[in-house]
Amino acid sequence: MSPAASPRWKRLEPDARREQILECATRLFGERPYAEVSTTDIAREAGVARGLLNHYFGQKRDLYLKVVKRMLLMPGLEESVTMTGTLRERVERSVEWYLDTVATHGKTYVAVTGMGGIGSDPELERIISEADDVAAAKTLEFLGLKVEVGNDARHRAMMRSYGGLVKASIREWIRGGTLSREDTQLLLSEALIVIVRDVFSQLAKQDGPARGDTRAPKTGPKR
Amino acid sequence: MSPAASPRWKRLEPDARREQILECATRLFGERPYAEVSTTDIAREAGVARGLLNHYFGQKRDLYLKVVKRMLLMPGLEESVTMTGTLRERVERSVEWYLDTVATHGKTYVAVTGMGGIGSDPELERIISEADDVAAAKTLEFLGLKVEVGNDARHRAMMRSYGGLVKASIREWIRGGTLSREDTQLLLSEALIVIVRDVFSQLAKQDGPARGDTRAPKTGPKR
DNA sequence: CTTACTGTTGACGCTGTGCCAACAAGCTAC
DNA sequence: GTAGCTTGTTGGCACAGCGTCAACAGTAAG
Repeated sequence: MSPAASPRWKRLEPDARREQILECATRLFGERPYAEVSTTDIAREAGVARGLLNHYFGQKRDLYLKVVKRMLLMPGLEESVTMTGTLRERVERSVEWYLDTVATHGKTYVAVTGMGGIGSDPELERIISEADDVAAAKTLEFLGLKVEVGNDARHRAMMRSYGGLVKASIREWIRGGTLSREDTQLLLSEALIVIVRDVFSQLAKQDGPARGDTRAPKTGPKR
Repeated sequence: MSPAASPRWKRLEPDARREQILECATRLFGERPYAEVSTTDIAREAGVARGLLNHYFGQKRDLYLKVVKRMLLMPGLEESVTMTGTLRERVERSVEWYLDTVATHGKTYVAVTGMGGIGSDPELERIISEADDVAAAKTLEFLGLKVEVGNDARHRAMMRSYGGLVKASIREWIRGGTLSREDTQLLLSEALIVIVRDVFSQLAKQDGPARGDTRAPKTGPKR
């Protein structure tokens, strides 16, 4: 018969294989916590040898970071939302848009943003923080609050903090259903308004006095 | 000389030993992420055989959960804070108190509350969620907002969401120092005020209309 | 068909964890 | 003091998961 009856495995372009593995990994990491997903599981799911994961992604942790990175790349805020009207209107529109995009990602978004999965990993935090930062900057820009460059760093820090409220309330909404979508939207809108309207202005006012000894404590009592 | 020259190890009461191990584990888990802390490390730190950890706490995960539980048991809010004065005064006092207690715990608190450490573990989430719930209920009670029992569930859900803002801003303060303590206090106070004053009232108003089809989406597109 | 390139495999070694039988610290009875 | 007993503690075994790497095989070019 034919000499090469049937190849035991198929040879793919690196990009295609990488993509396929990434897809399987994304699905599994969405279903179970990080530690519960073994590289063997991912390899089996992709119909591939375990060693290939290391070949393409290095460590298991790196693969996970790739998954998170991709998950946090959300469609841009700038398009599809008009930035006209009062502050309240703009705020409500942007919150609404954000909830829409999150709704499409569903539980996977919650699983990734929530307890991350890998633990308090510096690299992972950097990625998430970076994504939060981008979201914060975009929100500020969208709301037309990018003028006072002097306070920009603190403004963004506060917007990242606001991101914590966003994630937590979304978790209440998606997971337990303890908040309806309207509740979530109301909460997020009001909070965002008060931040950009009241907090930012008070920030500018208090900017004069010394801020030297208001730093964070070191690390708490040693024992 | 004395027949029993020097015992190679000391025999402790189970509670004492448990306490000692828990203390060492708490310190280590505060310094490094969960996966980076081996049970061997903890055992060495406590000057104890590794097997003893399993004897007292079962799995490594269980030990970690114990650590988290203890970390989240903070001194009661009720004492040491008087609940008189205007809403703003009460809010500012409670926020201040909370920041004080967190400051003593420092980085360990952040490490534990932040990305948990273990990954999206159901048990861990239950613990954290429970602690958040207690904090939320206490805050509501302290602010004298425990009257409308009809909305109590939603109020608490919103207070848990507020907890997300609290943690995120505290992280900005403790970790990067991107927010000063004053900034954090300002942000948290204003947000809390607007929630209990404005959001809750709007919640009561919208309570009439049907809220049936405002549930969370299922789980997003399958692939 | 032959050859070379490289995507892919499978096995090896290492680390970390859970388990458990043996050991010994220290109290009690004599 | 010493023999005996209780039980806190140890150390080694077995196993699972991960990273590495040399060898293998599909596949396109000559």
